[in-house]
Amino acid sequence: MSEPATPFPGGAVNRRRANRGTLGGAADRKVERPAPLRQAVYEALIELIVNRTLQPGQHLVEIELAEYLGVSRQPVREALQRLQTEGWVDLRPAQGAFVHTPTEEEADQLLSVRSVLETHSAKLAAEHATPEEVEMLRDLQGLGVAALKARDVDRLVSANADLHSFITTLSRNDVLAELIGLVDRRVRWYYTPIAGPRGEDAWAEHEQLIDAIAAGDAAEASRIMTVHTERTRLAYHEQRQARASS
Amino acid sequence: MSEPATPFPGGAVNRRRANRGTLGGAADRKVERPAPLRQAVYEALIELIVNRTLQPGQHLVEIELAEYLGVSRQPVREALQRLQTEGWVDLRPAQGAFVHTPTEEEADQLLSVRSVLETHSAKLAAEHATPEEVEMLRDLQGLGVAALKARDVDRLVSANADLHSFITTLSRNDVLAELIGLVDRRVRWYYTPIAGPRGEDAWAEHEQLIDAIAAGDAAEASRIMTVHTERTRLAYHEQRQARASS
DNA sequence: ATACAGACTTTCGTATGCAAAAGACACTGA
DNA sequence: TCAGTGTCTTTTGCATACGAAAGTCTGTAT
Repeated sequence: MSEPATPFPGGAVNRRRANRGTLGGAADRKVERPAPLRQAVYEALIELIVNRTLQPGQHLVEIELAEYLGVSRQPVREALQRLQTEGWVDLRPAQGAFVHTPTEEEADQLLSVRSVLETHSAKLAAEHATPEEVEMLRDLQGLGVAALKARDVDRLVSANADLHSFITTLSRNDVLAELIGLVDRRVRWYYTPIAGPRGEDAWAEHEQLIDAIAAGDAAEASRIMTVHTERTRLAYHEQRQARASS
Repeated sequence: MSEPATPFPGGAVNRRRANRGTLGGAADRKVERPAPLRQAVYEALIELIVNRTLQPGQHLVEIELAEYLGVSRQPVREALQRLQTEGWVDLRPAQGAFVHTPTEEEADQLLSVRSVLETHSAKLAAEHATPEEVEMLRDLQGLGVAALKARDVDRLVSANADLHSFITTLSRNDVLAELIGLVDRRVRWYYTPIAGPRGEDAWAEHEQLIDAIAAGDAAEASRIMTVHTERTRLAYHEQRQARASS
């Protein structure tokens, strides 16, 4: 009973004791501050939530997570704090943590916010991108189109994420980039549209978007990104409707 | 040395032991779940940071905060986790927490993001607001104008916050409202413009904004909010320049 | 059979303890 | 005088311990 029914993939997180040997330290080139365990726990938990090992609504018993990950409750609790503020879990006083249950309404709200943020990001990117950076954009686009042709969904999803992420970098606004990162990850948790029939259209829109950024046309980049993200939002609703009627 | 040089205002947070008496429980009407200490610590720390008792860059020694607030290190640590993800402190591994030092660049980025989010919020508010809600907006506007006439800066600042906050509520998008809340608090920490010479202008713009919302004119509400927030951003830069040349 | 009361179990929230990393400081040697 | 080094202090990060709240189950009375 104290063992989780389904063992968590990824295994224990606490490898600290194992690689304590400091001999051959010359191999470590930088300062190499060991990231605290809570960081590893945080990342492990997000992975477990995103891949549905921990399901929405599930009660996360601290001691179970701790034992599975090979740590004590303390770093788990600290990770849960962060996960709450980022919307992955809900912490009910005296009851503990529950994996957040995404409602359709919330998904729509997130998609709406994402649309606005990404649009702003595209506008700023068009204002700031250098020719070298535009070249990098085109490289990323190439990867995506190749993945599309190869019908490689995993690569397609990651290429899409990389492209959008790089555009946020080009915005030269770290605050904006960070917010988009947070919102995007949650959106992708709720809904992964890029694998669907919107693939070709989406990548054609990317093409136009990059052209606008290359031309430094902020208004046009803006407009395209708005259309692009709002279409994604529509695709979400269509998928939802399809689910509902099946 | 273990006592902070400047004692923290607000005093101890742990009054739990004091009001443990459960007799007369009938007075508690709802469930009244006692919020965890970490919540109180979290709020106390934000207050201490915003009012500059804890200054930017200052090293926050856990045991000192804990002793002053009358709790142990644990709830302090958990509060610090949350404060980090919200941008109030920086947590350096094995070194602890430092009050985040806001740079001018970051302030500008925050103001830029805030502008976009508030603009979207105004647009949605115009689409959703009911006549009753518009009346409430006008009431809030009245409070602000009264405070302006009375030259009551405190009331002016809070009226401004209330008005903007209420507009985010009208957007009917909780995710957006929460993000704006976070960004706004940090912006106000960096810079409190409403007390400055922009008072009259700002409240005149509010008037137009409310008219647009009342008319359900989303595009116009949008436009006004963009101008409004971008002017705030300009005011920040002017103030910065004034500081620099003095 | 069902509703209620009370004990029991589980789990959280907080406090405390301990090892280890980071920084401070004085000492040594050139 | 100053760079380098070893020791000592401070503070973090993690683990463990304990009291209390919430949920669960059982037994009893109606």
